[in-house]
Amino acid sequence: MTELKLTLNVKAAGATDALQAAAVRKTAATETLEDAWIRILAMKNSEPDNAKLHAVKQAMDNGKIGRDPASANKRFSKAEALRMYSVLAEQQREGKLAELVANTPDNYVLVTDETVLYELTLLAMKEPIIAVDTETTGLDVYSDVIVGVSLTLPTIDRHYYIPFEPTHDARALPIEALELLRPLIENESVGKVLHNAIYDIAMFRRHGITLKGLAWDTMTAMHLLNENEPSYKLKDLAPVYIGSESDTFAELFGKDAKFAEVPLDIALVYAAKDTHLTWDLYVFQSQHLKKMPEMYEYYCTVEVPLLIVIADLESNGYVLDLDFAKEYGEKLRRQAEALLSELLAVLTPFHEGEEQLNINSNQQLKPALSKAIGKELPNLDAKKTLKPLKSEFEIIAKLLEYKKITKLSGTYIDKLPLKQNAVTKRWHSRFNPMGTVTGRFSSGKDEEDKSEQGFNVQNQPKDARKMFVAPPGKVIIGADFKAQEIRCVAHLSGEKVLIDAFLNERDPYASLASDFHGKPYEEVYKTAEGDDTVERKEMKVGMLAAIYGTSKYTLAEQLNTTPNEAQAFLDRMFKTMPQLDGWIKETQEFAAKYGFVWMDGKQRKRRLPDAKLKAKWGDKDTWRKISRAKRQGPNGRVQGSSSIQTKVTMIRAYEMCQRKEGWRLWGTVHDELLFEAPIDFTEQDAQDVEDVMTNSYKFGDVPNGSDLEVMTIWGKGVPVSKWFADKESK
DNA sequence: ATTCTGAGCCAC
DNA sequence: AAACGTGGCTCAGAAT
Repeated sequence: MTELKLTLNVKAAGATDALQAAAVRKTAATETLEDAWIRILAMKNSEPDNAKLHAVKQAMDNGKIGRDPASANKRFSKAEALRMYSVLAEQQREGKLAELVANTPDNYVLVTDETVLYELTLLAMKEPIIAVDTETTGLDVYSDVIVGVSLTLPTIDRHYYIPFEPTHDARALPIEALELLRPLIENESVGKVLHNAIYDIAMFRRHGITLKGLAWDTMTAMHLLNENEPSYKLKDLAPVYIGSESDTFAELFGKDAKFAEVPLDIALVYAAKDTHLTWDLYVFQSQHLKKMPEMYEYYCTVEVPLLIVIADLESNGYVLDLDFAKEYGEKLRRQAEALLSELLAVLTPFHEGEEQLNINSNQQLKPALSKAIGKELPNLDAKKTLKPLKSEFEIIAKLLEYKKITKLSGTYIDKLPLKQNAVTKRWHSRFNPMGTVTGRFSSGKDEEDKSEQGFNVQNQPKDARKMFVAPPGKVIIGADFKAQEIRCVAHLSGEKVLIDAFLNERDPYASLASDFHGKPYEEVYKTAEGDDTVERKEMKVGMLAAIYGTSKYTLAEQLNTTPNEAQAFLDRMFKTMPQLDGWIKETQEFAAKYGFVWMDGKQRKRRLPDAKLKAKWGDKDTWRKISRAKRQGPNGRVQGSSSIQTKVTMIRAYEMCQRKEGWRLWGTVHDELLFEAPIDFTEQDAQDVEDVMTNSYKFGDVPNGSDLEVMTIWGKGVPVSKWFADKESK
């Protein structure tokens, strides 16, 4: 498969120019079908389009499908080929469905009788571990409902599908019969294996059933086994890892089909196969993961229980102050309008073209602005290009202000209010624990349904956070890990200078800057006015550069100096931290040798195959890949190990919330956990939060630190000490 | 109308 | 041997 694709791509790349010229010369009458195919396949086609085009070509070659006579006199186009794919897919779909039903395995069982279902649950409860899946009316876990449940009972090798009432078939059981499954789903001692468990947990929750005994999620486990996998859909993984091909729901039933409308004989084969595949994938995955005992242990004790925590966090959701959002949004709109008319007044004379200048189009703005200031701009990057020109040209200052405002209202203030859930009246985001290659959470989109865009909680700007408020009678408590990544790298590298700073409870940047400049600690920590000193700032930038693998050129820009000076600074900085320096080099050498790096305690891997590449002289492309992989090595270890700390701490925090009345986990933003707590929480409660933050996961001997903030509006907090002091004085 | 991509920018 | 690691969302523009 891969080889075929490569050959075609190579051919396409080399032949493109000649082909384009040929295509222009040729008329519709002279281009043969074969030539048309070469031309179409040489286009920049998306991966799905490419697959469709090849399917059509093959079907045409085999005489299974032909051109519509109505368009036979026109030049054969990609559009026509794709239209033919729809016809082909429809032809094949009917054949496939008939074949599926005819070949229903004997051990796939449709359950349409309550007594049989009851007996099935008794049988299932004898199993130590089963596979579970739900079919639903749609993908919104707050408004859609279950239409069927699949179960795989491995010891007897049977796979069941139980359709419920929304299903358009009289044989489906009444939805009340879902209750018969409760004792099984809620039974802690029957392990459950699912693919994308968060989804099914939420669906069962819709029906008041709490899934217990979660043992494995084949989707998240796959991320741990290979974070570079192109797709984590069950139907994409199965052929690769368990050699079992099957069609996706859309392929079989069409894009907009509803599972409730699928005939039961087909639904059985499709749904029972889901848990069957899930089970087989689980067997494969657990065998492989067990070969790496630390990873296996990490998966079972952190990533699996974390799914329950996330499902609960997501379902809790957020409360937004809509009045504030409306008022603030209008204020921003007025400001943007005023700025826009000023910008247009200046820039329109420099704009070429019939239409009115669109300020939001960089393609139009760049030439107009360049002419207006009499300087050719390379791009419109706010930080690198525009900001340095801000004081020289008023128009640029106004443009920056305009961009900032329209970004804020266009992405956050105006958009978020539209995403309220109609059923719960709250705002629910998604937290994907395997959303990043390092192990951090991603937030916003659904991994299995990327078309449906949610909202990202983790990149809300400070001004947008003001929309998020604590529910009535509650406060939001934010607890961060103080200098999490620096403590992490201190532990991983064993860097004495850093570890000592933390043991002495000193600010690491100030401590480093003090050594570096030979000045007293207090002098470089804070200025008389309480601001950060230049020495501390510089050291902070330098340390982050070390972790991120920043080049001397970028660092020079950040420190407002020359690349040589920046390099000299880094050299001197590393000289004061020899263990850190050595650790970075060792990590890069390890990556180059093995093609991966370990997170803390071998609990997780970051696979960097490019680090093993060898670049010949002048091969810049390969060199760039190697350089990138080299930067990713140390950074991945730090970011990934830090995320392990955050995840372990989240589980302990969740357990703490379970013990406290009215407490829930509200969110997480990488190095920070947020709680929802009763407004009359006690100092002991605050102490418990701090204990959870600092004691749940240790980076060796490096102590953890945490700052707590109390707020009713996200981002507008007071330190917990001040909260209680204010309370006292009232 | 729908889908995709790149530039740009928000967070840590 | 030039460009900072991990994400997600919006907009414009292009392609179909």
